[in-house]
Amino acid sequence: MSRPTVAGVARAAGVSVASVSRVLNGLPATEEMVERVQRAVEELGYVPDARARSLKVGRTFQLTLAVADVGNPVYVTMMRAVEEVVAAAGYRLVVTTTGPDVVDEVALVRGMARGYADGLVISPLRVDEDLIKSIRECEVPVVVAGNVPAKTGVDTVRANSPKGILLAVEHLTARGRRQIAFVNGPADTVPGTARAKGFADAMKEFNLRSAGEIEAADFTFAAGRDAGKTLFKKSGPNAVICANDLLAVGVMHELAAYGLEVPNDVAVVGMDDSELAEQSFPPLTSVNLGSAERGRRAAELLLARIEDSTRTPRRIVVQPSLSVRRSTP
Amino acid sequence: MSRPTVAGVARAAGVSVASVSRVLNGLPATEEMVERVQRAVEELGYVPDARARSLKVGRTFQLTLAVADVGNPVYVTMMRAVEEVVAAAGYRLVVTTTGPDVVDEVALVRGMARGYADGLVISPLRVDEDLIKSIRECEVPVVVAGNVPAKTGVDTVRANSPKGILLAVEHLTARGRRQIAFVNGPADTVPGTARAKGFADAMKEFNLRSAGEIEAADFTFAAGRDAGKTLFKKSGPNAVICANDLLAVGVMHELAAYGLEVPNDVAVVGMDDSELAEQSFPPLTSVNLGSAERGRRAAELLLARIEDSTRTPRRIVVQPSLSVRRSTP
DNA sequence: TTGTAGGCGTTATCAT
DNA sequence: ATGATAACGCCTACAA
Repeated sequence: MSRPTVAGVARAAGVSVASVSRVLNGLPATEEMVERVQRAVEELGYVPDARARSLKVGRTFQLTLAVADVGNPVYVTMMRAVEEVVAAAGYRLVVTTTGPDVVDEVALVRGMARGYADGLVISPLRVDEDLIKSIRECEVPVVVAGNVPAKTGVDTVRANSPKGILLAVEHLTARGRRQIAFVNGPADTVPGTARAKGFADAMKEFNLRSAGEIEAADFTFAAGRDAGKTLFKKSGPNAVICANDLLAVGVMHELAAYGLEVPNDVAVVGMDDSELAEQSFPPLTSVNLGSAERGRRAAELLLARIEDSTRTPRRIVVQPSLSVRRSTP
Repeated sequence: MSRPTVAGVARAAGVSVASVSRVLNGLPATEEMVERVQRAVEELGYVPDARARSLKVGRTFQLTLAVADVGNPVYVTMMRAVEEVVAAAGYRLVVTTTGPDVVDEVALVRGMARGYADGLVISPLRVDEDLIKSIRECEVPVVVAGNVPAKTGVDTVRANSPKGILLAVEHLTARGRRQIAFVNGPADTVPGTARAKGFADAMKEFNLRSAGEIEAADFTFAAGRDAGKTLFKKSGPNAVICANDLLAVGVMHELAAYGLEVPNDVAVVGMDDSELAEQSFPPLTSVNLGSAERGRRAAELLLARIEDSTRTPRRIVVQPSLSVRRSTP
């Protein structure tokens, strides 16, 4: 009992394959024809083969979102936003994980090049020439939710994290905190470098001296804990800005272990304003870098480019805001 | 500048398409032939079309994992485990979200039926006859990470949540807590019914009277907060078991709002032992329902069935354990 | 309105 | 070892 094909359905219904295809795609046909085909389809349990179909029509109606770490709640926000836009346009969204390394990212873009999906949204942590090259050469449209050089020639939607850090520093100083430390993610990542510079600039703008900077090994909770340990071994800041929410929550745990109270002894600000910021205790003041909007815009750009591959690439920047919660005074 | 195909490569290299295909698939060929083909491939930037390839060979080397809610950290654990097994076997894993409704689940199974992937792991929240039917009729192997009737005839890997709740009750009583309440998810879900029964049985086993039961609207943080509100309006338990970690964290937030301290005033136990349990504050004592192992086993069953579709379906049950943290005394 | 036939890009069979 | 050619399952001119 092999799988039925259009031919099988046609035979069972006593009509031609063309008629079957027409009925299936809602093209005009007689009442009776529709009737017969549908009965046959029902009986055989026929399901069209997506590969063959897309091979013919040139579309899969699938879109892919590639993220570095499914455990990072910022991607949850982004996924939800992308999914919504994409589903409304009649596409199915699939998510794949790349891990933190560029090579995996490159492999993904290369592999996705042909046939798996009609388009791709990637949010790369690290960018190198290889990745840029693979994006340029990709046969299906790619939208980057993040920062790649303009020469890459693709649509991008990125956050303004320096501005976000400025908001955080401003907020902290307004609440009387001036010994501000910064826990960054790896400096060799795109967000890592942007945030390092953003912190330096923001502190200068407010005429403050950094109360310590740590480079965590990853953008993860565990790395945040580690960072917290070294941070409070060497300095005594009364505020910490963290490069994302996971790091911030990790740091808060370490603070508790040191018997320090948030926000009274130390204020903590995260970045991303993910669901975790709301769920953490105390709820985390966090820089909203517009992940939802970035996801939405990225999806829209992708759909637009699928419709018209000749439009000139846009580079959208989403502005941040601050979600003040209980981890700051 | 259209996309190059084998034909284009063949022309550019001055050889036949068959030779190109052979070189690409590592079949025996002359040094020179390999050389010429590879140069042409390089020059044209040729990438094979996955659809056409899989149409011919009958495999996509993609596997799909469908989850109800990407925001639920238990799926993160499961995804990681599945991904690991699947990648080691040379498959690519893609994740799709179904939402909480059966109809979406059914649509997914139906749609996935042909061509998108070589197999499917689903973890359905709600199960009805339609879903069972679509699973039975699915043209590609399906493994259910959860509970469906044996008549469905598929491999399943499920948790033993009643046993898990028993461990929780045992732990709480051992620590002197006997006024135990239960915050469940929706009772019309598979885990919801299992856990409701599990709680009732466990309480009976320990000769305890329930100190309140709430049915949350969802397995989410927000629903946990809502549940917490009504819970402490009507009764004064000194311990709460929650049907998953998100609910537990929501309840803990509400406890704090009421000025109650965890674990001194009220002990809280979650279920799933997800990353959130570790990240929450205080760290959450949680019933480990073996999500990682379930993911691993599910992936293994799927791969095994792809190799041999005739093997008799297995129904694996993973046993729980308790991860004791600071939310219980 | 319906049927016939060609081709989407690939691999596999069969000659050479 | 290499080349021509027939499928894989579907859609869509084009013809009837």
